[in-house]
Amino acid sequence: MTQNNIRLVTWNINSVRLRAPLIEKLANEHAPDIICLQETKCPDDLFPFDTFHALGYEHIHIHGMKSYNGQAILSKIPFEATEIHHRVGREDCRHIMVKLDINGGTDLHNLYIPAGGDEPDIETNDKFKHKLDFVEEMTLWFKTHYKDTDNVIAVGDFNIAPQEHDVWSHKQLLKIVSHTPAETDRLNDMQKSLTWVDTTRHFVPSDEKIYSWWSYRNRDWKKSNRGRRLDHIWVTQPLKPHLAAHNILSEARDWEKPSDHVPVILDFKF
DNA sequence: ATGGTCGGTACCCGA
Repeated sequence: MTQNNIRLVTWNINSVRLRAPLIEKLANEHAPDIICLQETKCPDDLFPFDTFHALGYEHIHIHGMKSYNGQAILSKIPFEATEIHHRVGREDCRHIMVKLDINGGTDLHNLYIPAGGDEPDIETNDKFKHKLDFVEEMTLWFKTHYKDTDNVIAVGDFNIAPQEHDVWSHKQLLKIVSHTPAETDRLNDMQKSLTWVDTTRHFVPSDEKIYSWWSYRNRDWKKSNRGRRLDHIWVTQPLKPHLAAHNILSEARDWEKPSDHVPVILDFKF
């Protein structure tokens, strides 16, 4: 199957069952072809397949668990194959992949990198070590499984805001988990693993602030605007000429019972 | 400098 235009979305949904109506709203208003979700917090046998089948997402690949993490890829485009990956020795539902018949064959990876806890210290905080180990393993894994000439997409909640203007205050967040040099250095190394294109920054200049997440712990997220860009869509070089448009749907932060993350949308033209 | 709010689940954990 050859597609002319493909609209891809990544969204940390923070409970797929609670927010199925918001995914329906996204589908109705923006008509994405593929939706990659993180933090579904839903065991596979309780996943609301019917809701998404009814919206035209006939092809669904999931890997969920009780209470934590969990991933889904909802698609109008069939999968050639699906995979579930276990990273850094854990089976905690943070990495799935589908193969698509796009541009001669494209692998789409959905990632949920660990948040890393509060203390940016691997000696005292196992969650932070887990996060750094996860990124290092992904870097090596991409290097060893692909060539720069392969069509690969990596999306998800990376839980790292790599650039100065990916956070509301670079200076104030340098010691805050998500923006520490230990994390951003490693994410930059991961970006070099396949000469990945950070597609948001392909469309938005590096000196312009842009976010995809605003904490629940702010009285007024829009007024304080203390956001971070934690959600990413990366593509390898062969897909770069096909990048057509980009949108971070910040309005979704004001939808009824919102996630703290908003959808990141990328359009391809083939 | 501190505490602030969510969701899932089970009276707390992770974000």
